[in-house]
Amino acid sequence: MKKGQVTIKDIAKELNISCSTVSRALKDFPGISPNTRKAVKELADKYNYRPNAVALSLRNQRTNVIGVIIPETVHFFFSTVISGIEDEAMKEGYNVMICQSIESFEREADSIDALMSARVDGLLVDISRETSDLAHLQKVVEEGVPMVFFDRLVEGMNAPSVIVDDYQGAYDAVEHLIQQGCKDIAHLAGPGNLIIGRKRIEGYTSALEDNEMPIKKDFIVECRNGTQEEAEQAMDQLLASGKKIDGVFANNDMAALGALKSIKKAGLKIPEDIAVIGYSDWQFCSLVNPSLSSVSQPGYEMGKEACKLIFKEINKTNIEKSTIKILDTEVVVRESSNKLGVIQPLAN
Amino acid sequence: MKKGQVTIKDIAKELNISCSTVSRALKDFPGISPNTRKAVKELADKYNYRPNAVALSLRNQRTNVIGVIIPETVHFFFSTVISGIEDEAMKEGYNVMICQSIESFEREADSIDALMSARVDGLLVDISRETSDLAHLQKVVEEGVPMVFFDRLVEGMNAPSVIVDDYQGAYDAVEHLIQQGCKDIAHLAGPGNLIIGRKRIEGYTSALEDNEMPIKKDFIVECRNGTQEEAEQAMDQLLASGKKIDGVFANNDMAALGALKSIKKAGLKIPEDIAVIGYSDWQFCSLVNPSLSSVSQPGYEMGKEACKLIFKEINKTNIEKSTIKILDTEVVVRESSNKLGVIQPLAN
DNA sequence: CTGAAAGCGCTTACAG
DNA sequence: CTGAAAGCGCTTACAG
Repeated sequence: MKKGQVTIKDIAKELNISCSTVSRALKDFPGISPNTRKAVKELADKYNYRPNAVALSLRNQRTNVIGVIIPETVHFFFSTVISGIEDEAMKEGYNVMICQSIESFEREADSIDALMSARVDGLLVDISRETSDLAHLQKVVEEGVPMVFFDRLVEGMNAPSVIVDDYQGAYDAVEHLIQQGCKDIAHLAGPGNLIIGRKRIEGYTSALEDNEMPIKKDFIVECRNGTQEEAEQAMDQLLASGKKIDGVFANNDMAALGALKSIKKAGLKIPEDIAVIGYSDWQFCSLVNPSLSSVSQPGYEMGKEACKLIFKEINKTNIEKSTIKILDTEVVVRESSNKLGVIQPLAN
Repeated sequence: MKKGQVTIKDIAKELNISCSTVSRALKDFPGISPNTRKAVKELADKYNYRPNAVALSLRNQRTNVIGVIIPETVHFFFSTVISGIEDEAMKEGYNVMICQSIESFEREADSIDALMSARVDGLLVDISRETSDLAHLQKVVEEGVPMVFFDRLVEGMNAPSVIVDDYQGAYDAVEHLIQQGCKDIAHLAGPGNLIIGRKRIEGYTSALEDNEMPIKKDFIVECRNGTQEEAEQAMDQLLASGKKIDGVFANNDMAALGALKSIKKAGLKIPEDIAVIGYSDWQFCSLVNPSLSSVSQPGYEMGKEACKLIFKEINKTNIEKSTIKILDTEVVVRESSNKLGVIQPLAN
């Protein structure tokens, strides 16, 4: 027996019939004698025949592979997205090719090229932070390859997106603090140049307005790099300023953790004196002390939805290119904001 | 202009020359007139020609894709491995196809089939927990497709592996506790049926022996499912038993966290009364209070090494099939075991 | 310097 | 019921 995987040709030769017949027998085509069919199938089984997907791709002009561009696989949120993509793709008989941009424009462009060369049937992209020139993506659209953006919204590109409702997530978080009885809520905000950061500030502001609570500019503190230390310092200053504060909504979980530290250091009780809620719902939220309330983002679902959209595109289902699918966030209440002691179903 | 990506044929037609010439011009073959070369390249550029990797794969009998089977992408350790694989593969001009087995034998077998159908040049596999029948992997070997195991050792298979030295990791952790002055060290062990769990028990035992410390059977407590709660209870019992304990080596970080809780509950100080060290070095280790010492596993490096091994196999470099590459772990000292107050370089 | 032909593995319209 | 031929996109030995 020759090495390597067996082909239709090998089977045809051994059985002294043509490739066409083998191909048809394998696919249970009508008009194949039961005997040949049986002989072919037995041999295919014996030699463990597997159709060569490469040859099929070339012939069908369709690879059944979708390409994914993502900043990093090691971040929890991204890995849940990938998981959702994998599951949905597998269900549809698709394979997935993943490239990490590690937030580099150059690497993103290279990856797009590699994936286009591989003739993926569609592209799912979470654009890198560094990317502002969109030419490489524009080409994808021009060449008619289906593309869907996820996570980070890209403007001015003729392709659908699936994103998370950052405004609503922030709104809900603040609304939750208010329901718990907080009156003076500070916001540790993200850098002002990112859309998501601005959306969350808007959500914070709207929630206060809707509850007829004053918006104080000095209660919104920008944390540029989102580290724990930075947030801890920011919180230290807020507390030292003598302002009355009984709630904190942090733009991310790390910052919330910094706030937790600062508040504990000041000898105040969480959540009794100050309630805290973060954003993203990292895995560690349930492990720290006190456990941290947070706004969870549906990464897995986002992956699935992006995949579903791309399949629609691939199958030419009529789909509005400007579709923006917005997924809901969820407030996960843990000790750090649970003033009322309401029992919360185990959210993990 | 026709839709879809441009082919050599399109360029040939437009220039009224043959495909062969276009192909050669594109590749700077000698014996092509400068004029044709220039014309071809300009057109290729204009139409953004990208070689069709599918056609190339079919012709070259090599896809430049490697397949990866991994239990889950959402676990931090696994995602670092994937990251290592991606980086190394990209460096060599390879793409990566990832399938998650989610610890299911059936899904693993299906994924192997899909990847073999796709004619990946090599397979990197972290076997599922459920897998005991190895027939699907045996076939891969028989069909001559290069395969490398990583993370979990698979016995009786003719393929190289790259794993982590669990014995040494455990040994080092216990040795570290001893150096910090611990005399009575308990071990929250993993389930006895897993090789890694047994290796770590051996490491624990050897370290004690080499330091002429007694090995007490009742200081080794099995934690079946490795949850925080389970470990907390186990630790509660150990403390309640009145045994003198001043150090704990936990088989995993979650268990260590449980131990931390239990010890705090008992009003004992960490690390002064009891020092604690975990295993795996999850991201949360530096975030909990006190921050948790742990044994870090080189996931990224493991991915790179596995990739390097598979490339050697693919390129038929002489490589011993029984190669087992063993990677070193590292003890990362944080507050939970730092009795001597030695300053530790920031490890992250 | 350039082209026609064959082949990678598969499918399918066409012919018998 | 079965086979020969063409074609997916590319490369390369062979011929000129």
